[in-house]
Amino acid sequence: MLSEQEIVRREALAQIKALGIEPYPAAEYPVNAYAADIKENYNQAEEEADRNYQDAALAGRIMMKRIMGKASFAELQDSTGRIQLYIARDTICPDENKDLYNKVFKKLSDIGDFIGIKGKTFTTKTGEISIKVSEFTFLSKSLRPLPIVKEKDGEVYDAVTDPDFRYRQRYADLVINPAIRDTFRKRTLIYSTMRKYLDTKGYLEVETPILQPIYGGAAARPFKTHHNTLDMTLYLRIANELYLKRLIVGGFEGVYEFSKDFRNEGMSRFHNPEFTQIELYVSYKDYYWMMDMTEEMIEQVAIATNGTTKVQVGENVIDFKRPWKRYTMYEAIEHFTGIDISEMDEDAVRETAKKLHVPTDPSMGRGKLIDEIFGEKCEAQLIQPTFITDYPVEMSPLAKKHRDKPGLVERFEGICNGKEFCNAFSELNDPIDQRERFEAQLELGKRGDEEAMTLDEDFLRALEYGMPPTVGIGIGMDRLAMIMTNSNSIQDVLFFPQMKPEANQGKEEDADE
RNA sequence: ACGCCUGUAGCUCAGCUGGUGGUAGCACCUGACUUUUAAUCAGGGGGUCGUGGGUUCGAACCCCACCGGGCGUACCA
Repeated sequence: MLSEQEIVRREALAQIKALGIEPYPAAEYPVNAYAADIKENYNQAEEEADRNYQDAALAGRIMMKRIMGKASFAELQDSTGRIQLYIARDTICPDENKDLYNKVFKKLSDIGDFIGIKGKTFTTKTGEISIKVSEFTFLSKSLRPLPIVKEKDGEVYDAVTDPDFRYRQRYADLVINPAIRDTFRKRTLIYSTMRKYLDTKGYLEVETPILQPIYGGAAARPFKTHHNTLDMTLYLRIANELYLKRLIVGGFEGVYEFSKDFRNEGMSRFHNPEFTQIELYVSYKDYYWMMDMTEEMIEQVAIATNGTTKVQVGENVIDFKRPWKRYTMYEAIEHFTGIDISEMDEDAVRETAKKLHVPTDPSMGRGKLIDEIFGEKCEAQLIQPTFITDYPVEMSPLAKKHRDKPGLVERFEGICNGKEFCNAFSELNDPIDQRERFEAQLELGKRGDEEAMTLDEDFLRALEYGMPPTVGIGIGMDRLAMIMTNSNSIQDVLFFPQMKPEANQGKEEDADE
């Protein structure tokens, strides 16, 4: 069923065609100016001829019409912003035939239509820089009405806030809430800042398989698929760690990849089934070096996206200025609970967890219990960027044992705004130790841990050829983007977040036929 | 997955203790208007009150189930 407004627009389309006007022309429209540039640079002085925009040609959507008889105003929204158009009947229709104004503009053009206009820039008597239109061309007729958002003095009226609408119809959201484009521009700026930083250091951006016969590199449940020709099960990667390490074995000194990873787990405002990490591996370095590098790189990201190291996130101002705080995991737990668990055995840690009202279950080993205590009692309180170091070995089957703290690995996580956003370690490169760790994981799997890692023989073969000492890091790009853009939900930093299927999609499609 | 909140026109929202769905604003249609800017003025159309049951003389409102959405919790990045 078409709404009244949709029927009206289809009728307008038919009338446009009946007037011999092509509503979807093929030819290039020669744009020579943009709304934001004109507003910023317009200068009517004679000697500023290059900045007076007297032959401006713009293209964009009509976003507002104010019809006033023989002259009207409209707002044109292009990729840079909006500018007011002044459309006088006798200017666009110098001859006897006033159809272009009376019919085409006043009746047949709608909010949302793409048009091209040519005209002279001037300032109205109320001081608004506007274009006096001399030519008006349909570029694309819009058949579906956009919700209209109005604004005055910075206050927005009738803003479309329905998240369902915004996420499902992001294309419309971007049109009517153009401020969100900034969020996505910033997201891209985060990528380009990091890419520039890493390229300058000489590291190689690479691509590795998304379809993997054995998923590894993290603890998570995968999406499973099937390749017909090879008749084999393939998994969508949950991480790319093991492939990047193979490239370190192959002799690259530094490799990185912005990688879409896939985890078949719950969704929340911090989780989307597909998400992006950057993983970076550098040989001959250790996790101390990586902490320094991470601070420097993320500080640059903050400055690039916010102009300063200080970023407003919710109610907090987070300062990414180096150096960040560093706690070992034991120190962090002692700091927030007053209890030193570093010397405790598994039973004592379990008792401590119970005393702190941290939920436990019998399958948890000492490492998992410590991780739970940290997650419950410490993580949410770490607002400013902080490195937590030296994790229990049980939790980190790919990390190198600590050079002088038994039972721990050389690992750190970066925490910010109460959430982990990166995870790094001095990589385990002892192939015999690595095999034992994988075997321990297999044991955990037998005990019912669905996220236990599987044993990857090919990866072990690579390690046996020899991998240099290497440090690696994974940074959650979506989480980083949330922080840098002050977004409360991962859905706000993904153009097309995963959604449940639309309830009446089938019906709608039938109606469209 | 569980708990709490929520669903009224294309959008934003009123709707009292259950008594005929709102003269609501924007959008849309008709008309007026050559410097307006949330344009204004006069008129008009538009609804399966998320869906299906139940209670009741009577349900947008109360009850149940289902379907969307939000926020927490859990798993995790």
